[in-house]
Amino acid sequence: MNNLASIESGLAELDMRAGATLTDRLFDALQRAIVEGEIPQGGKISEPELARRHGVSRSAVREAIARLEARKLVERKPNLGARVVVLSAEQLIEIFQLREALEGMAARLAAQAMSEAEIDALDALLAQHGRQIEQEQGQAYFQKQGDLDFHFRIVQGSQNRQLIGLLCDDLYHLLRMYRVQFGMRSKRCRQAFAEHQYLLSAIRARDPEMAELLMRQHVRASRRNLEQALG
Amino acid sequence: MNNLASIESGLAELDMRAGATLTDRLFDALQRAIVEGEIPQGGKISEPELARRHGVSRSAVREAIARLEARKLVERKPNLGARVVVLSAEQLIEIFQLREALEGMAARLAAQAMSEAEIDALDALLAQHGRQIEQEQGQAYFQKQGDLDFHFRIVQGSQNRQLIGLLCDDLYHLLRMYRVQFGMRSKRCRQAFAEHQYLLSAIRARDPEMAELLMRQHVRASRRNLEQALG
DNA sequence: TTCTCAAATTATGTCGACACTTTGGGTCTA
DNA sequence: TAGACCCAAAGTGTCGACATAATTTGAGAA
Repeated sequence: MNNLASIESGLAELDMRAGATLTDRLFDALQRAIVEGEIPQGGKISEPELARRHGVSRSAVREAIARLEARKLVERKPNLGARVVVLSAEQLIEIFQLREALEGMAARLAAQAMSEAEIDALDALLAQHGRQIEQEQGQAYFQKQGDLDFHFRIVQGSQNRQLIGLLCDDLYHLLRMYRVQFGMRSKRCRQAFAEHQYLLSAIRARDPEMAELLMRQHVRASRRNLEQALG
Repeated sequence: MNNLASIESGLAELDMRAGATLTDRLFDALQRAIVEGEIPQGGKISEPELARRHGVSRSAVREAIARLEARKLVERKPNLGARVVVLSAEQLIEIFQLREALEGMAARLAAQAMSEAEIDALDALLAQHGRQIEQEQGQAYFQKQGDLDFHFRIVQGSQNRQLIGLLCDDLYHLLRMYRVQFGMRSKRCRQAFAEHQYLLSAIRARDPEMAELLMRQHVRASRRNLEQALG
């Protein structure tokens, strides 16, 4: 048993999944705090403060911060410490250009590689989204969450581990952070829903070319929407 | 001045650029050692050994290893330590699928964003490659190196920082490692050279659509070549 | 000999301490 | 009052040490 870390109160909030090191749990907690906006954009990530708050040493905090940096959630400068990234409008646009390329490829591969069962599940997910939109109940949050879910599954369906890692481990966290911080509610959610359905049709038809085309147009439309909103 | 680290012999090989922390220099040295194949694929990255060899503490080594992990050059498992990644044939194929998507987008953006001067410089680079191929002197190494140079410049020309970071900071190091380790000499270097020229023409003509198409075909051809050689 | 299991050795995870850098505040001067 | 300078406080970079987990060694039994 470790000296005293495990009975410290600060760690109570952290999940205790087996085999996870202290740094792992710290990383999860910090990533959540950043993505959920508890630490604002540009906010300082202070090693001593976090160490105190969580009742651990600076070493563990430093390592967790290093992982956050690897995921582009914080930026670190020598002797100056780490701060939560600030996404400029330009960078957001650039990220959407990345998404267009990557998710386009993911859709192409998914059209070839997804199982019928996965496609059926995706169909069910879309049906649920449709109901939510009709009732206007889930609104922005659930719609955006649902949007990410949909894209998430397509990427998983590509069965390309590089793609999956890049998008699901890194980019999607950044996107979620951005969405929480900006509280952005898209006006084109009905349109987006329709585009999701077209895309699913192409995947069901096992048409990679069309799937990629539709996904790219879908992401591009989101980007244009964003450009207009941001200016 | 630091206690004694700076007069230790182990650090002599490390560059002393200003503002760089010990970890920075260690990271550079380790990355080079891995990419150049001095540490083989699957090789163990031992913290105590490296600390001894470079005359620094384990803390610095650990942080450098964390960065290597972020760049996908090593894999770390809790309580087991870090090992240089082993690229399976499948993963290599997956990486080329990534490249197809990313560099395709890069070419599209470069066709719009590159300056005339950059295009001229690229032209000069290609002319040089052409001479090297004629003389058959540079052979595999220089040809492959030249190939990466060409792609590198296109990516830079996209002026999309996300793309640049992803490809130039991460993926290209992985690729270089793979090439060094496999010592792979492509038989299609003349063909590749021709494809580079087509691509440059499309960029010069400011035709984004065509630039992306040509880049994707170029990368896809490399991938097919690879699949044949490996599969 | 070969297999098994426990002791010893080594490596990793985490901690606290110290040195150097940056920051913030206060003082002195023009 | 504004600005330069210095000093104290806080933060980061690096170190060595200890606790725990993994690995190796070697002794004994089948």
